Amino acid sequence: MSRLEPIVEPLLAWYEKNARDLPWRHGVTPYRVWISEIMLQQTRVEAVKGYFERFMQALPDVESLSSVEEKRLLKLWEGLGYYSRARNLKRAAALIMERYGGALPRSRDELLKLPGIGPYTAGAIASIAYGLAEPAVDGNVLRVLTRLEDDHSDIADAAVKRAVEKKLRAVIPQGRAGAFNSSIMELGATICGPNGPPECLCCPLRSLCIGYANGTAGDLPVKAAKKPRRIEERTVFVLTRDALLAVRRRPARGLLAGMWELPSVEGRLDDAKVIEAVREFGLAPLRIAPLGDAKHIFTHVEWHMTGWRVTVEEPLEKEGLEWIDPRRLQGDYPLPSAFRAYLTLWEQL
DNA sequence: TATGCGTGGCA
DNA sequence: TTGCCAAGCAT
Repeated sequence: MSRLEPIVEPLLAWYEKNARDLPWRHGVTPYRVWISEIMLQQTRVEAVKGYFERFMQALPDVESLSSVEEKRLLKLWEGLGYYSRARNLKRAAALIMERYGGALPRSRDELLKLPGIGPYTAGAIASIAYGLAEPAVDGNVLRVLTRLEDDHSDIADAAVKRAVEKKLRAVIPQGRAGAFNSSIMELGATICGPNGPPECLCCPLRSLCIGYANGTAGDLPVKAAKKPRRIEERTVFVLTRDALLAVRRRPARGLLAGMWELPSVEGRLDDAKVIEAVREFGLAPLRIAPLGDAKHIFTHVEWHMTGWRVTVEEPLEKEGLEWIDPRRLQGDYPLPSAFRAYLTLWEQL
């Protein structure tokens, strides 16, 4: 029925020999699989490794995750990006405690009900942790299969992904679902990668690959062009009084939600406007000095920042700012890397 | 269905 | 330097 049947045994044999030694492949438990899969969403393996080990030390089980203070959780996630993943983990952990007695549910459908778990992650947990014959189609799998079949469909089209899930579901080997799903992703992460030409001469599927035969593999998959980022001007303040630095928490929704930040306002302000803006924070500026420009690129927006160091008097009573010893930044405050340029400047002062 | 959501590595 | 993009999900 399916043309994919022939890939199963070669992939399993290749994976057996060539699987990378990754932290989450040791002592496999549903919890470890879950955490690693969330961390790996849109994130490179090399970036995840250190975070995973530290996270497991700090929050070794569903219960500890369900009750962790959000600030501590975000600190553990600091630098990984897509911070809603961390908040969704905690929400899901609380649901798992309430509804499932602290054990992750064992079916794709139940997993899909948990925040942060979509079709890919549900399939990955179901197959890798529980051995269920469920597909787990991510970017690697789409790349491998479009090359294998010389398929020039736009993989941004959801129908393409559904079709791949259907084809795979038909050939997932009973009892080896986890290894099979992992093997396709592993091939896509190593031999059949996204950057530069695939290393087809090492590929266990070469003799089956139409993209290789037709010389098109390196041009696949086809992806629609992304729309350009918008540019946002921001003015960032390094506000100090005595030896203290002002930070504040970002809103609970939107970009960098719930993270801490250096106070900042929209637009590029000159020195007069800087003084005005600082007064609106309820502060009386004593000295101001420009800190230069910095740029930070997000997926969908680009911050062009201008920094100012402003020394102020004792603040009037005003909500919103926290005055902290900057030495505590490192240990206690989850700060996105967008502000790194100005924090580095601070350290040098 | 399209868009918002981070970061760092690499060509 | 710039652009691309990596084991996606929520809305």
